[in-house]
Amino acid sequence: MGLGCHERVYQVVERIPRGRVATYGQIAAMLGDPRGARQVGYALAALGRGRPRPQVPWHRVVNAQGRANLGQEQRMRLETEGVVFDVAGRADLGQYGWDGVDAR
DNA sequence: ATCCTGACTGTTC
DNA sequence: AGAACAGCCAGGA
Repeated sequence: MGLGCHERVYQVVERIPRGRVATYGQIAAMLGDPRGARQVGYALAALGRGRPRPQVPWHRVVNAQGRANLGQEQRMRLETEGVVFDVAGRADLGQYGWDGVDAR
């Protein structure tokens, strides 16, 4: 993953359908780097560090446990799209998890 | 080139 | 179920 790895991450995230979520590790795997989950998070972190990319639905990216650790805004946005969180604050990946295909 | 940091993850207490 | 640990790798200083 050399230069431009951020762009590749953004392109995958942009493909996540509305109302679904994907995990960092899942996205990394799609990019061909099963161990690049952290880099995916790093790439998305760059968004809020001075990289305007309003088109990228960063809120649809959650951790491997279906938890939205980025504050209330992420959770609110997801709930607006129909994603339901359980009492533990986790989304059911089996139901809302994106399998990489636009149509389920 | 080297060191430090971090929107992660799986394993193990 | 929750917390600590250790790999992981790309950027920035």
